[in-house]
Amino acid sequence: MEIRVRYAPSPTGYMHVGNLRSALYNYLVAKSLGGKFILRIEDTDQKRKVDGAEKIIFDTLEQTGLVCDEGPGIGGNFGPYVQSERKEIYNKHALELIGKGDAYYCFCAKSEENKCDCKNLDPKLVENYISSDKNYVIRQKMPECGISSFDDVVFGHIEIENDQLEDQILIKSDGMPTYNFANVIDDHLMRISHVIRGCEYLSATPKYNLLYKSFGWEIPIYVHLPLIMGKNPDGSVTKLSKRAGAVSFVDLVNEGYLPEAIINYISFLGWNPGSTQEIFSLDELEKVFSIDNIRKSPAIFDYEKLAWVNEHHIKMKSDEEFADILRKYVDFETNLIKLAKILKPRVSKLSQIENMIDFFRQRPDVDKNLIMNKKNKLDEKIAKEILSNSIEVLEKVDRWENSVLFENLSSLSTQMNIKKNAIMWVIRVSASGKEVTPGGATEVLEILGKEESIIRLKNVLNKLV
RNA sequence: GGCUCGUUGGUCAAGAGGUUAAGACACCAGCCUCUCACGCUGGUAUCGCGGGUUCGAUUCCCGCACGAGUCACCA
Repeated sequence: MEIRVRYAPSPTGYMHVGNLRSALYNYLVAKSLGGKFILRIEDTDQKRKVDGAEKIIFDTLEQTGLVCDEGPGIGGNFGPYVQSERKEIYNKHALELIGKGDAYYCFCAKSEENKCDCKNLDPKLVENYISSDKNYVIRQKMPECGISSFDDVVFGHIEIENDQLEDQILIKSDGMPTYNFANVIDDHLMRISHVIRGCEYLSATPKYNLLYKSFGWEIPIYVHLPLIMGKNPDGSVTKLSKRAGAVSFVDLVNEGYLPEAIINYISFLGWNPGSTQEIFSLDELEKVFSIDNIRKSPAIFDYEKLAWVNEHHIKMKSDEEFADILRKYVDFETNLIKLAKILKPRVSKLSQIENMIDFFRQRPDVDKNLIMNKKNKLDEKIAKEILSNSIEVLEKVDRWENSVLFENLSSLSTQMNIKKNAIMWVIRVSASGKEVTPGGATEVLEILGKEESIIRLKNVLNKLV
């Protein structure tokens, strides 16, 4: 059997992590089984359609590396891949179903659907209604009793009583198919072998199977995925929503998570590699992914863990790559490579960068108490001494490099018989105005440059008495 | 409410009828160290409840509780 899977999002304007997870698992199943990954746009709900939404879908797939083999703008032998362009196909099939007696016209208004009895309408009357342009939908006729069952790769054997199934609408009154119908038709016509989607579709699956049966089509392999839940600020757990934090791919990226970290993290939402390895590139995921390791219980989206994963992906970047990312966050003239070196091990979300480095851009107004209030027995007098001696030493430095600066200040510490820590503390805080900085005293000085460093140290010196 | 699914430390999460019940995040302590972080070492803490089956269940079965999904001219 040829493995063909599909990712079928609706263009609603943003990429929820649940959708992205579906896309990822489809992609991984395709890659791990040597199959094709197909993109299909499900835009049958004209009201929900949002301009530019398709672009978001394409962009997200591109940024995450989820490359499609077939789809809109890509091509393939089973197009068109946009459902609104396939309207005739659905109508033809709906008519076929009516002919078989497995579907019927329904003329009820939306409000009276409950007591609707169009199933048993006189065929003549139906013809009359249609020729008189009365509004209608086409409904699927469900069996009234019995049990439908199917096997899901993740959830196992599922049985649902047929009286739970409603005569669902196949074609809406605007002539468009519902998801429930278009989905089945397209999956068959596009030769989809595995239907991989969120488990919110689990209880509707028997309806789809009935459709396959009416047409005499082979039922695909079902892989339903556990839900993704979110932890709300109050500690409760519900379906992941904005209450819990960012939920769309772009939001996550804007918060400072790398696309590859997002992919890595969401791959673990409902799946595990069967080993203790947690950091994976997409390539690696393709190699280890297996449907067998998908679990049934809902997964909870944990931002702390995501940040940890992100931290690792940041560390895996080269200084050059990270410097390149930094460009977006650094709006002043500086040596990005040097900045990258000191920032890389300290950043878990890119959004933290701004606050960490603002003192490089702007000369700080240093609170002199910051310098004193430390365990290194620093009083104002000693601090002043340290500063003036340091300035004297630093002014003589020609090669303004971390190692040279460190050496010079270290020997000053021996000369003055003061702990190195104390000297470094005074210098670092004076130069940055912060207790906590990325990088040590001399690393900070190196980035600031000689001139600026000395100005800053002198400024603080002048405050001391 | 009907139907369907789930429930392992504070959180995520492996796991098997008999285990010292992995690992990770977070937290705490120590080490490292020009601050913080990184890194390293160690630590605290878990099988929802009640019945059964069994020599033995956290693991299998049945109830219950709790959580979730679904019951749209949304997907």
